[in-house]
Amino acid sequence: MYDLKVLRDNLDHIRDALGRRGNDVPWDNLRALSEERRALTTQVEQLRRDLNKGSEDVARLRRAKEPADEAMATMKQVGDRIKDLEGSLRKVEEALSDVALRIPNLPQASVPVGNDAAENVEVRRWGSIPSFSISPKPHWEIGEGLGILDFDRAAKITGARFSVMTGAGARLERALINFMLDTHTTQHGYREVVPPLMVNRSSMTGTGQLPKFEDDLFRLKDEDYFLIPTAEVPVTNLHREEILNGDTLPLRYTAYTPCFRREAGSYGKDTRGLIRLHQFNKVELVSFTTPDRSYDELERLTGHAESILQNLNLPYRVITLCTGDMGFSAAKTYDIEVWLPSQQQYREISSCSNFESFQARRASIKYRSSGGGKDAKSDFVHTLNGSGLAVGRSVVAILENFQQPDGSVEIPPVLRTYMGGVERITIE
RNA sequence: GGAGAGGUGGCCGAGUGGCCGAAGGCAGCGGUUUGCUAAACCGCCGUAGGGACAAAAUCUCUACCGAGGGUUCAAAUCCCUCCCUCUCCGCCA
Repeated sequence: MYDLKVLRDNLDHIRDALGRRGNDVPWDNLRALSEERRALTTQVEQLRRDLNKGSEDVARLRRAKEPADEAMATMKQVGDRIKDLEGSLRKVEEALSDVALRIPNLPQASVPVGNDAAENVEVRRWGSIPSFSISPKPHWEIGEGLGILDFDRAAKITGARFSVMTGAGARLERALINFMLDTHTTQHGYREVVPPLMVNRSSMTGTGQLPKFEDDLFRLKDEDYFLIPTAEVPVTNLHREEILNGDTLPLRYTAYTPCFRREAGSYGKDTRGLIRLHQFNKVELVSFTTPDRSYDELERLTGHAESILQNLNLPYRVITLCTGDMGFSAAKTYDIEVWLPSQQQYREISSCSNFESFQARRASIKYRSSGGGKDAKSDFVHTLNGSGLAVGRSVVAILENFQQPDGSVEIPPVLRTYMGGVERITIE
């Protein structure tokens, strides 16, 4: 979301800077609405001024016991005119904000320009890719072979793109959640949060899912609530419409939540296994910082997510998303991709973004420094978040990377205490 | 779900139709006084949108007393709808 005045004064500049990202923004319409709003606002305010003056006159006349009928009749007309214009103004403002809320964020200067994922830029790699004597199996075969994943029953209970985990599989999922949360809270300084899994329309608008991406969300039938697609939504909205004490920044939160996504438009992609589900677990990292420190924070947060993979000894790489592949709200995004032997490629397991003030403006999240009365002006915070990590995909990576010739799977040492001492998942 | 009571500035709290953007207090900021601390005293102290100015400072207008409508010349105040909080009852993990 942009400041409307900034948007109006820099319309061409913003349109050019967005490039392809702004293709479906009706720029001419936006310009017209913006001008119309200003004209109507000026008119209404002048009439209001007249009305306020006139009403005071009426009050004065009545106190003086003088007739006020004429003044009242005149003001009645002014009032009707205002009501009329305000109706038009309301319509214009609604149309304007609907358009403005659909304009994506501006990419930061360091983001590589590109059209799609092919033009993302690799930043670094970590770990060594495992070699296998026989060709590595995909995780669903491993999981079903071990009796810890059951997609048939998931389809029976609900439908496609759901999973059932049982036994050691369920335990592994829980172990990963606990390991991630413990690491982030005790070593990286995040505060743990258990937020609502359903949120209202304002929260979804605050973080940028609405109004543009309603089709991607699950919505309740009887309440205007949505199932969260990521913990980013409730956790960022913790501080919606708040002015934070600048001395307390950065505020860092971590939350484990299930996430719910319609996955509209991804038919046929990753139809098997745990990669793309309507419901999956994720541990999320969220940070609120001052503008001058937000890019340092992005590096730090990405490093926190990476440390989980390092502890699990899973090979990965970090890429910078190009302008064409970035999400709607982000100014800069690093994706962390883990190696999947069965696919012989890196697949996304975390996405870490700096939203700068984009979400903060939508959600009205500000900060004020306590020192000095004169520079105590409030300003929008910068918000960031990243997966630390997607839990289901972590299970995928563990099953595939640590699979053994006999069909068993070795558990990474850091998880063993969380697994009740189990070192290896074998067929039961 | 039923009955009732409420939602006012960073916080507390007064205000039932007109010089109310809103008393008073607390907190905060600046200053005076003071050997220091404390206290006392004085002043400042919300957000947003227009306009004036090249811009900043500043000036000015408008809006905002949970949200949205309505009545009225005029609404924090009256009416309607919705949201939220609290109390009691019911139900429930």
